[in-house]
Amino acid sequence: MATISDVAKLTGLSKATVSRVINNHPYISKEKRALVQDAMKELGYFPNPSARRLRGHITSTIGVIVPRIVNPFFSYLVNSMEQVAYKNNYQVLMFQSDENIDKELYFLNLLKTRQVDGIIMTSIENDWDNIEPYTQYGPILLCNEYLSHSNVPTVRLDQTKGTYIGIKHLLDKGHKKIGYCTGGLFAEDGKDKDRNQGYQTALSEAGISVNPNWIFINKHTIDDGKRVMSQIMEMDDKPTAIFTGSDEIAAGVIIEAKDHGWRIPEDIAIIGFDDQPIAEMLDPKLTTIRQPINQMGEKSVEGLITLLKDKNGSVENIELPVELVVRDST
Amino acid sequence: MATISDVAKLTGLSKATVSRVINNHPYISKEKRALVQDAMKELGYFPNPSARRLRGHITSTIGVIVPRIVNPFFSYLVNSMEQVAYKNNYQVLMFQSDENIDKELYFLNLLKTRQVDGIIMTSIENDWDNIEPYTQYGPILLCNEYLSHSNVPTVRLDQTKGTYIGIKHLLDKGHKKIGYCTGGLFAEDGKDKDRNQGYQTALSEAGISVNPNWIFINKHTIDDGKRVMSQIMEMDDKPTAIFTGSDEIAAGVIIEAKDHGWRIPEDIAIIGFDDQPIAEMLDPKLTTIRQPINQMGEKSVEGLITLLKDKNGSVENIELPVELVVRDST
DNA sequence: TTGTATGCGTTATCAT
DNA sequence: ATGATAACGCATACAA
Repeated sequence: MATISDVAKLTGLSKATVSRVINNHPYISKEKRALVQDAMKELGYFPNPSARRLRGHITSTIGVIVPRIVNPFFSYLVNSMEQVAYKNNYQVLMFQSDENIDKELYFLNLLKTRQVDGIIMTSIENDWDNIEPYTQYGPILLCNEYLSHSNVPTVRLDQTKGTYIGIKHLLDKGHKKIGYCTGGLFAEDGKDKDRNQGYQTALSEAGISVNPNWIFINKHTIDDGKRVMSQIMEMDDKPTAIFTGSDEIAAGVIIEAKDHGWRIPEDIAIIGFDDQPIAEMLDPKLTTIRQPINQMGEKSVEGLITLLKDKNGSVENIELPVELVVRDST
Repeated sequence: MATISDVAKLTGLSKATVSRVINNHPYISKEKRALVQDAMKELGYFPNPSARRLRGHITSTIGVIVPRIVNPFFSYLVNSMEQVAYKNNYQVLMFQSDENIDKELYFLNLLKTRQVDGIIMTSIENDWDNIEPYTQYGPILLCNEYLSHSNVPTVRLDQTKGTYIGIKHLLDKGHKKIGYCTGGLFAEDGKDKDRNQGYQTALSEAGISVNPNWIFINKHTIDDGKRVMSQIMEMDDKPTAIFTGSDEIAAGVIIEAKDHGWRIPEDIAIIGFDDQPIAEMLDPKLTTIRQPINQMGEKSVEGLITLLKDKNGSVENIELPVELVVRDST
């Protein structure tokens, strides 16, 4: 492997000069610069990132933590981040936490050892108190997730409004018995609290009170959706519509409903969240809340790079708008 | 950041001894070992991977190149690789080439500079002649892709058989006019050549000759599928069944067909490839060829680790079986 | 404008 | 069983 010494030897210059060329320092004669560049090409020279990291603090690598890459929401998110990063000459180191606190901590340590310059977290498993100490080693930006009681830079979606307009849409369609799935616990201050609030606000504005039987907690997957629908079918007092937490849950609900001969939206109206590609593939096509995933990825990376470049700068929190996409399931 | 020196200082031992503890060397007294381990914990010490990489050749990082992470086939593949790697104390550095030869080369350079110990390529953009030189820096394993004229270790699926059993299934159902989508060009020795061969063999065994009008090349996405169906609908002599190259293309075909009132499988039978989650979400549920993605990811990582551990060892090529999953679209 | 020398954190070699 | 030291490849402070 060609090193900086090889280039120095070949050109007859010192390692320092070669290094200066690599790093675009001023005060280098044009001839030597050209000389070095030719030599680098000839030798197929490529700077060794490990040495650079060890020496300076430059890595131009961004770490991204996702809970699960097979979740399309996150694979699209990572994809958009990667595109923007690449354009800015940054690399993305993707890591899936598997919703495991140890894996998450393991990855945060890469910040400590400067394998990554900064980290974008799209989910949070550990308590913030355990994560906060890592911010001294580099910026951490929250994307999609957020914490009300901390002041980390955050890029997120207006989840409250997303849910609100979804429920509003169902109300406008005449529904009064509206079920609701959440990925969390329907607690005041827990996961998905914003969405919960949107649900509650919309209902209370319509003068409808929440029926606890129609609240389904901890739902995420297609199978969860199927189970939800099974439960609904066994109820005496059934909801006429259901707001699911994701297109995947909605897919499960639809599949199960159709398997039992229910008509959608006549027997039950269904609304998703995300507007993933499957939303259009389902039959009936899924009414859902579109999240600007690409934009969120872009803003996150741009924000982190800003933080990286201006060590003392700050990035204002960004809240992206969501949108109702009406199709045939409502 | 705590370094090995800090640990040495705190314990009153030398850096060398600390290093030995870290690397599980023999000949260390139990007491000192315990002493060091306590100190490491106390200081929150974590070895610096850059320094290790620079010094030795140990990184325990595997690089994986995928064309596009948003393609579920690849996100599931990467996921299974990551799981196995983590169990073996390896990290996965995922990179998407975007089917761009420069990005691919860029990533291969990480092998040269030892950022990764070895690389698993799930797609190949450059000519092998341009990739081959990198094998001197570390093992490269091909997963899913393969090259007939090279001897890189390869883990792949029996694509020929996959296509063969799919076509055979359609023939058994009485179809004689069977369309076919390929991701490549239907060339003798190009991309997807194995699948093409499976298609041709099955047809010729049934005494049916290939109708070039029913061959659709370069198809990958849902939209491609929609276009394929549009074309079919305009034909005078229409196929009664179509073998698509992926569940996504199949989804596009189904959507377009239903949008125009065609019944499936009565008006046209459709068969996918992959058995992705969407296969079961489509209506009608999709008959498809199941690929053992998880197994492929596992075998790849295990194979690469074997290569990594035994520098001179070799890994035999692995060909995994595929399976026909009959649902309602045929 | 260019060169010399030092250290980043680690591990292998050679002593002890 | 443990310690001192050199070297990995690079970037910077200091000298020239």
